[in-house]
Amino acid sequence: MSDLIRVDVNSGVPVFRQIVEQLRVHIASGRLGAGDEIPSTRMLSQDLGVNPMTVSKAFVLLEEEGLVERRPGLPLIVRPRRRDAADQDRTALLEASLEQAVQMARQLGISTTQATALYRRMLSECDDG
Amino acid sequence: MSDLIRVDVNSGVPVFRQIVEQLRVHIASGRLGAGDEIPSTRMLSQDLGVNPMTVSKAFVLLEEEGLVERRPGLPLIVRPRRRDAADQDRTALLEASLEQAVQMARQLGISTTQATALYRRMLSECDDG
DNA sequence: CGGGGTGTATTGCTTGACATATACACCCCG
DNA sequence: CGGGGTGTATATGTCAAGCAATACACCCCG
Repeated sequence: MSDLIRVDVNSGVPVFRQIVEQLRVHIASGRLGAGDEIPSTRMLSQDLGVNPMTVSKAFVLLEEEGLVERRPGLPLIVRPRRRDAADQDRTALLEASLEQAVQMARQLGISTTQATALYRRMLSECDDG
Repeated sequence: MSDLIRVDVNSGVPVFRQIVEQLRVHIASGRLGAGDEIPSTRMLSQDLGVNPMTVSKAFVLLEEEGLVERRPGLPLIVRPRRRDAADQDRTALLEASLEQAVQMARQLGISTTQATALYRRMLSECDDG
């Protein structure tokens, strides 16, 4: 339905961690805004074909990060976030994602110019498709 | 010694996979050239503090990729590689490394310009440090 | 207050990937 | 041919992930 989350059981990455990471991105991007309700554990577990407890485990981690609010008996909601903090989150996420690409370019001896050009090209191509 | 490989047992990524990935990069970058002998399983396992079989498993995978040659009773050697193929490998490795950063920028709604600028800055800063 | 919704603690169990320990086959070289 | 090097097949151990079932606490709403 919501198509909010997709998990790959065979990716080697634990499912609960995939859920955490994807929700984290959705919150940072604004697709999930303050006060929005997150689909229930039973809903998600059915959609994804995993155990409800697996989803719950992801929720606990998100709450420890301060991104969502757990209220007994009620669905999880996204916590409000200051504009500047949200911007920092977005940058931090992209930075983390680029970190390994930086080291890779260095180890391969690829110049900053070439690496940057490749990244820009990939971003552009992604627009079309 | 060789400082060719470093593994982090607590990274969550399987050790044998870390070895494969790092050797793959070293071969693509030219740090390991055609005919070069790869440190023995016992050497590497001692350096890294892991089991020889863990190293061996990495070797098998590299052989399946066609990057090294296994010879019974003899050390592994790097297989010769055509120049253009090597160049393709380097680009492919960097592309694979950038792939997730592309999707991340898209999902976060960060523009191509901004994302590219961030990558360039990170690459530059890496030069100093 | 009762029914149906929410999230979760608990327990036990299965599974599979990962790492390990042991033993073996092979090669080179003196 | 024998010792010390190579890689590795086989079996064993181990641990986190996931599944399942149960039970609980809470909330909303009629």
